Amino acid sequence: MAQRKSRSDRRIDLIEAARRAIIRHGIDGVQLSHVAEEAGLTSGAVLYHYPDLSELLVEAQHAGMERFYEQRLRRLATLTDPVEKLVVTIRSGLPTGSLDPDVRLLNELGGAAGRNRVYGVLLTSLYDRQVSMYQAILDTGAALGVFRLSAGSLTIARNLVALEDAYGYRITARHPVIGPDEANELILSYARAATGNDLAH
Amino acid sequence: MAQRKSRSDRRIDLIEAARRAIIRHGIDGVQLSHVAEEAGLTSGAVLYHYPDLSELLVEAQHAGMERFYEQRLRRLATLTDPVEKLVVTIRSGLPTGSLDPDVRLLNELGGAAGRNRVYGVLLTSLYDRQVSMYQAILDTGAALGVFRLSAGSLTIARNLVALEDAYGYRITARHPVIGPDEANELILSYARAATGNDLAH
DNA sequence: TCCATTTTTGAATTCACCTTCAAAATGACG
DNA sequence: CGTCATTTTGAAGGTGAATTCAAAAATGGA
Repeated sequence: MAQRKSRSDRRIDLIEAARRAIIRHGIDGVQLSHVAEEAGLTSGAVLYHYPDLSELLVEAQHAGMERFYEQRLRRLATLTDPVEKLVVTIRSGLPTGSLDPDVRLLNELGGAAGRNRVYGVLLTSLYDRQVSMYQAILDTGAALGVFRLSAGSLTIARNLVALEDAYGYRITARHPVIGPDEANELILSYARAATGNDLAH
Repeated sequence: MAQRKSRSDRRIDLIEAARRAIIRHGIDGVQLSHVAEEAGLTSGAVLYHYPDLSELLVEAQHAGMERFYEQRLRRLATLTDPVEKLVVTIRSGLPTGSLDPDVRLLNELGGAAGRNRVYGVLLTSLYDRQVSMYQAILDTGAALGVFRLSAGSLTIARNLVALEDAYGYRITARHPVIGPDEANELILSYARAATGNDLAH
């Protein structure tokens, strides 16, 4: 029998297992048995903790999103220079490669968000928070006179997050030319035009 | 019995039915019976024409993509002024609303493209062709002295398509603030900065 | 150590979908 | 109008996954 664990530990395990299963089989293709296999348990054990698979999937998506966002915030908190903040934040929004699990998980939501309200709300809320994050960086830089914004900070922030999202899709779809470095440079090109700063540091 | 049709007519029907079924149930959630229902046939009849459902799904995605792209090209062909071309093309890349079937279909590919090579190739080729489309507009405008590009036309074109993609996701996910008009304005903001033209016509 | 409780298993059942196929319906063509 | 090839149906069979549940195993506490 699989090692027994406390209720909360097991739920965390299952959320992780569900995350991997979603990446492997797609949000509409995951099966109870996939999650069980990833967790090293039987289907019955999964069902004992989550009688409804769809609830587990939502929790897994939610946890993945929060982790992604928190990671970016933590990275950001170590910096003070607005230029450096902007450069580092752009990079941290891109997948490390075509297999990056965090971005692959988020990408699974793209289509489902149009069909499923819960996923739509989750994805929208992540987008808005990332926009706020960029907006704070832009406003700070503008206040310090480092940035001369070509448009409102909200507009620029929305576009920056949008570009990250889109290149995340391109990279996980294995575009033969656009990888993490190329995407980074493309977004920086916009960021330079929008901030009037050459963003070298 | 459902009206009998010629082989090629029926295949076109089935591709349309599959398109609707994908939008309704997701690319990984579609079932033979969903397609049959959309087509007004039984599962057996669908199988008679497409013994392998996944082939039909690929054809449906392919057809949807081609239609989307051809539509944009046709719209573009009616214009000569680079400014107008750019403005109209940006608009034609956005969904008309959160239910826009063409964009919802494309969005279904986002996640699957990371798992399925065929879908990855399809999506990548659409992206590249749209980039070329924009690049031609930008190069023409620059040659005529109407645009003063802030970066290489390839860079700007890639970013424009990326922005369209991303806002397509936001809109179909029913972002409470970002609708077609707002997204259009956001992309125009970038296009103005990138072309040095206020894009009023 | 033993007991009570919680967790997990594994087998049985049910359900839903895919697949196959014989028979029926349809339409083209002589 | 009759024949024939094509298309469609509908039922039967097979497969695999979800669900249920009694029994077994693991754990913590007395």
